[in-house]
Parts: sequence; C-alpha cells; structure tokens
Amino acid sequence: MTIDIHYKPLPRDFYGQPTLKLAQSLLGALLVSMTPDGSASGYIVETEAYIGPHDRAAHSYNNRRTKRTEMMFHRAGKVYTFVMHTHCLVNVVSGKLEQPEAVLIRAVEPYAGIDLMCNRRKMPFGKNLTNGPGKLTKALGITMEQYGHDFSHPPLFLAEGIQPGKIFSGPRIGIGNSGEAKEYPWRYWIANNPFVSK
DNA sequence: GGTTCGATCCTT
DNA sequence: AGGATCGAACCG
Repeated sequence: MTIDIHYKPLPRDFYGQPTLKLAQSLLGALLVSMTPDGSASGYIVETEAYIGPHDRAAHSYNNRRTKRTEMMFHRAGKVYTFVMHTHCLVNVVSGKLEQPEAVLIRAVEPYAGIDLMCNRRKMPFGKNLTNGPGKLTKALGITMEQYGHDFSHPPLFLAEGIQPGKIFSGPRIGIGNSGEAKEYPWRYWIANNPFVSK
C-alpha cells in the first residue's frame, strides 16, 4: 500500500496538541482511506472533543475503561472506532497516555474518490454524502477493523489539507443526558461549509 | 442471559 | 417527530 505523491501525512507531534486545540486543528485536514475497493478522501469540516474522565458525555467518563473505551487510554493519534445504531463512528485519540480523550470526526467535504463514495452510499453526489459521522465512515469505507490503527500511516491516515478559514463552535450534538457537559462548546466546524451536519 | 440505551440516519 | 436496529455495557 503506497501513499499518493500529493498526500503529506501529518507529523506525529500534531496529535500531541491539547484536545480542544486538536479538535480545531483537525478542521481542514484531509482524511484518507485506502481499501481494496480503492482510495477516497475528504477534508474534515466538523469535529467534537470528548475529554474523559470529567466529561459526562464521553464514553470514558469517570475513567470507565472497557473493551470499547480501551483505545481512548492509548497514545494520541490512534483510531477509536465504535458502533452506534448500526453506524461506525470514528475518533482521533488525543491527550496524554492513560488520559482518555478523543476527537470525533463529524463531517467531511469529499475530495477524491467521489464515485467510490457514491457507490458505497448508494446515492448521487451531494451534501448528504458525508455530512454526518455515520455517513462519512460509510462513504470512506471505515469500519471496526480500523480500531487501534494509527492515523500516521495507511490505510487510514490524516494528511495536510486546506486552511479552514473561519471556525465556529457550539454545544455538541446528541448528548442529551449529560448534565452540564451538554452545554460545553466543544463542537467545532468550518463556517459556511455545506457539508457540516447541521 | 436478559435488559437497556444510545457521540445516528432516514422518512414522514 | 418517530421508527429502525444492534452491539456494548450493565446487572444479575
């Protein structure tokens, strides 16, 4: 498996940023997925930070360490995938070792391999192709097989992308029963980008 | 081994 | 606004 010449994988120390900063730095980065069916990629346009153990909305709240959350305790840059309502969602592990933090990738803007993405999603090109965390994983062919992989190299990696322009932030989505954490403005998105989920 | 519940998506 | 749908977590 080789890396296309124009992809510049992000350096390892990129992932060492504090989680809230990483969630913003990820905006504009290129998420690249290579599978036997082909390669596809998209610019990240929306993220959410989860900072266990004090974040009630995080799977790792109260240092909950299970088969599912185990990867959140590993080193920054690892792939944390989990299944939600039949959809696979993908996170970038962040924070220091043994500190269970991660950034959820909520939406991307398709860049390459668009035909492949349309085939996987069984729909024509449009914002609905990748404007949600479960949609983009299906479009890019990301599954639980990537759990524990490292974003620094193929077949699933992050590469230098575009400058995001203006960044907005606000409360996270779909975390109703998490008390005060519900209002933390830990969701970030590129202003006016049509592929943002809401 | 049964029960509960989503970091969602899609269609009214 | 509501149903689909299924694995993980939790409780026993």
